[in-house]
Amino acid sequence: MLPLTKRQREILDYLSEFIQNHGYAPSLEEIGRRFNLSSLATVHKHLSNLQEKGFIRRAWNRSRSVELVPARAGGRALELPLLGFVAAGHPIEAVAGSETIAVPETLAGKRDSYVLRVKGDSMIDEQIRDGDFVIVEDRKTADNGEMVIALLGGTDVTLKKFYRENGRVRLQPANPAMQPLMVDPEQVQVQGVVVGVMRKY
Amino acid sequence: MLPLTKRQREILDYLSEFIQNHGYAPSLEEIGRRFNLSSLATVHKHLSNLQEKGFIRRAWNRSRSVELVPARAGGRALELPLLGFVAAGHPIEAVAGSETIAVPETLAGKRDSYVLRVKGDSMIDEQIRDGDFVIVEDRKTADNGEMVIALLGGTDVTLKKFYRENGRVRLQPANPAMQPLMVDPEQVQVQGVVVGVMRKY
DNA sequence: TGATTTTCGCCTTCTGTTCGCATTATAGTC
DNA sequence: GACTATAATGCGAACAGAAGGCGAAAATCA
Repeated sequence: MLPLTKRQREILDYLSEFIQNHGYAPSLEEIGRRFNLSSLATVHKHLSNLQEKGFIRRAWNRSRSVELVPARAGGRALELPLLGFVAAGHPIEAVAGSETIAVPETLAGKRDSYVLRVKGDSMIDEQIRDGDFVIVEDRKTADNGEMVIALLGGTDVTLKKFYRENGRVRLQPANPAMQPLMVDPEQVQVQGVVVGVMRKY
Repeated sequence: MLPLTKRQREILDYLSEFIQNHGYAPSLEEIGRRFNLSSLATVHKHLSNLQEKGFIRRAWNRSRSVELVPARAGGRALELPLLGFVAAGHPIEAVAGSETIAVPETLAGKRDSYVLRVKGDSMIDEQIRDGDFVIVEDRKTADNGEMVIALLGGTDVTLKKFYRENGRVRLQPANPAMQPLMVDPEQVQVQGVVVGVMRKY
């Protein structure tokens, strides 16, 4: 499939977003308005180009008949850095060099995500086992029940489930053999949230 | 594939990063600006060299038409077909259309692979939960302990662990609430072996 | 009939290609 | 080590074709 130009990518992204939000495709006029194009001919040409390159499909002369071709809509793959290992109660061990690992775009939250390899079975009840790769979205806050990479007291980094309770924070391992940790909010710092898991046999 | 010079490696890395971030390739002018090259001819020559060495592809005289050749591009994600759902004791439900999903090359088996979505918790003790994507390598035989997609009596398709025992075959769900299945080798046909798992939160 | 999509010419800007020439590497040979 | 052929890297200018854009008219669809 042929590569896109800058403008074509912008328009394709807009189509994707519009269809996602509305459930139907925008009209030529709507696309033109979005990009300040006064001529519909321009819009039409763009769509024709996108179709020729295989990114969209159109029914001839039908209103709002633009469809995204699924292979592309499914998304590309990102190359995310594999930063190291994470285990309950131990700091992250950085991996030497700058390794990366391919992750489907559908699994990665945003572009500023990274990957850690899980050591140990502290999250076994959440179906995460030793050796799994977790995709972590880099952010500083988490909602209840999300799985987080948390920094404790400035030293320990752990993988736990995150809960806010009565003004305190409960860090819950998903392993019956381990105890939950109750800490003050000031002592815990969320480094990122797990948004995906990959495992290789 | 031929070795790269230092300069060529730098440029290839830049191309890779740019395409990753923008979804389209940089223009010659943009590449030149990044490396302080005042002449587009220089950039053009670099790209020609990279193409000759097999690292990139270009459409002739097309804007931003540089593509990284998958093998060496560092990248490496395959677009595998998402065939449908699989659950213990039920046939595969085919998904309408020809959906695909991106899978890191490291997760996919060597041969033709495909992806199924897991329905139900029959493999919960193997850390596979409802909604997970399993990457299946298409082959007809399995070793003891491997997780297989098995066809039973020509009708039922299930996801189970595979064991050969005393001339018979044991199909073991990884859920204490479910019973193992003992069958004759003639009755069971291995469709594929699970080589990877992906999960999205 | 009104809302949209298609088509037609024409224009401007962006981008890739080519040509000739100069300056380092790099590797092989005497 | 000196010498040499070759590849890599670099410059600037000229050029051609692709991409992006316009307005209006024609064609379709609902």
